[in-house]
Amino acid sequence: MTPVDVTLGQVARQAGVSPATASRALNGKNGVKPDVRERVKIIADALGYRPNRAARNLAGGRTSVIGLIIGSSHFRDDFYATTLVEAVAFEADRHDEGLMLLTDSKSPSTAVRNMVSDGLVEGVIVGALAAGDEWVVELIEANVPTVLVGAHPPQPDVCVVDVETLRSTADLVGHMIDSGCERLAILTGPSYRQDALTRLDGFRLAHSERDLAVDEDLVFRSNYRRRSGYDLSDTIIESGANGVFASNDDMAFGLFQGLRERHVSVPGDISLAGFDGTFSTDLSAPELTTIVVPYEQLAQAAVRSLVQLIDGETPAMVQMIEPEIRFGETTRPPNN
Amino acid sequence: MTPVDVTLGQVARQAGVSPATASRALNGKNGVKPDVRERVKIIADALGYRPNRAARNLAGGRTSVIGLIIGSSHFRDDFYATTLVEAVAFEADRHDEGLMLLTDSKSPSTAVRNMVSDGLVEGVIVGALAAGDEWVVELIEANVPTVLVGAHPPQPDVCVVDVETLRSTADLVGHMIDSGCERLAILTGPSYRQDALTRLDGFRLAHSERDLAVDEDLVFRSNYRRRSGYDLSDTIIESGANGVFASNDDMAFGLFQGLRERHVSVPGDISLAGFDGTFSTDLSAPELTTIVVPYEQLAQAAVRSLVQLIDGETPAMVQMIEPEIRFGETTRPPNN
DNA sequence: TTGTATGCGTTATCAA
DNA sequence: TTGATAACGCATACAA
Repeated sequence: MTPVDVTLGQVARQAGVSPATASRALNGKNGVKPDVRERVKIIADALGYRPNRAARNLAGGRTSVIGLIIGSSHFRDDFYATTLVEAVAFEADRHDEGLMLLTDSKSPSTAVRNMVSDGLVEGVIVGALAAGDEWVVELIEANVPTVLVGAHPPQPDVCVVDVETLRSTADLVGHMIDSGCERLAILTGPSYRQDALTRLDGFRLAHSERDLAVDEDLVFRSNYRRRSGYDLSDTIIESGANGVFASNDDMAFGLFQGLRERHVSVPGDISLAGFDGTFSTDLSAPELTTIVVPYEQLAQAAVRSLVQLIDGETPAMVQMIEPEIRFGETTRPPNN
Repeated sequence: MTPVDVTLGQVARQAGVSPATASRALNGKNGVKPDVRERVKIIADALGYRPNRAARNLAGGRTSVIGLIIGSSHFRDDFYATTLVEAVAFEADRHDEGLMLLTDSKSPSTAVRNMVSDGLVEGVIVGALAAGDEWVVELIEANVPTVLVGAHPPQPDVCVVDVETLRSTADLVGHMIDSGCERLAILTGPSYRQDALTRLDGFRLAHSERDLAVDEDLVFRSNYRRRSGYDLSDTIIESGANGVFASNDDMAFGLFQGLRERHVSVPGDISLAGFDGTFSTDLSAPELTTIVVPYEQLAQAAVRSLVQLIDGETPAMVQMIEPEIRFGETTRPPNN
């Protein structure tokens, strides 16, 4: 018992037109008398017509299915990844696009073929964290509409949506400096991640803008993991830093815990800021000063651009979304 | 430039057979000479043939796409949900099934129709947290192959995969009792969640098995949120409990933090255990005693059962996966 | 065991 | 502005 199956033909017959006309009417093609179009639409609606995606695809029309690739290894521990998935799912739904979740469990090329040659997925959004270049290159070469979201290694001729990081990081770091952190440390992310590098750049930029030199002894190479923030507590304390910019909230949180256990006051003794806006809702800690990544906007821009690409339009190649700096209780107000 | 597009016809021609035979050979239908089948397979492989899912579906064959519904509201804060998504994605991929992510942002019925009548998705896995009954009923009535994973309200004639909860909870709680927690408290999850109720049942069971009465003053109705665990710290301390079973790790963790800040030793003063196995990897806290939900196995069973349903076979209607109790540093060893 | 023919629901081409 | 008609790639009933 196939559940619901109103076909275009049925709608057309009801409306007293040919399937072709009905198709045109429903798909917004021009060359249909307005009243006819209206009538067809109403009937389609009344009958609960839904185009069969498979048939539509086979006939050369749009599938209305897009793919999302997230490196599977990053799925589990990366709040960024899961939040992005949710946001993209929501946004795709709003656009009436189906969302296929693509994994990279097999070889990247397999992933590419699976979507392209299967003929179901019309374009893909590549989560930053997946950023193995091979994929992207393969995708581009295969002429698959592709949108990169998040910081990827520089790619020519690829549509990319990202959070503005350099300026906002510099602003936040600058704020910390201006509010009395003359000994400001940074916990970096792993150096193979573009976003980590840019956050470090922002840290440096804030200093150079104030004609200050970065104390390299206060640059702690780390890995974005909460544990590492926690483990660095003693080191930070011994370094004599009175402020720390952690390159993500996870590390900031770990460090916060460590400091609290060692009875170091935040922000009394040490100011602390992070990046991501991860722990917005449910946390048994004071609100962290951080840069909030606007996932929803990222997802919106990504889906919109992808749809444009698929439709043959040309969206902006690079879109930088402005994040919001949220001042919490872990930093002091500026002293001016 | 359509990327790759080897059709069945091309494979057939290369192999010197008709498309029909090639189809049969590739799909494992019987009535094909073994050597012919082998030859076709080899050629298909060499050519990199991939069946066009749309065409296949249109012709009445399988789409090899399944859907996954997760209540969107649970996506963000629920580790359970995201982990399940990852596990299902992985498992679907292993079965060479595409995975569509279905949201419930619109009306549930819309979600149902979107998948069914579009003709792309052949069956759905419903994440426990989505458990609005309406969906399930609609799905079943629409005759859509459906597998429920996680604790749903009781449903007749629906394939369900879940974690064995009652026995394992009773075992863990029993262990706590036996190791000296004569005043054992519980933080429950929200009462509208089946899993929360079962965990409470397990708590009671452990008591009744020992002819002990549950001290209702030590049953704290809560909501699974970390914050609530944290906020209940004082209450717990005042209650004089020397052990707490938190119905999930999030609350356990919140409570742990709160207790630590109040300089209450865990497990010295208060033993603490959770449920889920959420914080397995990266945590700046001692390892929590907990019941580890086997997500991979859940996902495996769910996908396998769904595929069976789609193929017209009849999988076990109820599958209970045994979790593992992991003893960490937050409980004392049994005193016998 | 194999090949031929037909149809799935839709869009696109081409006449009308 | 509209309506026939031909694909799209595949699976199946039927004939061979």
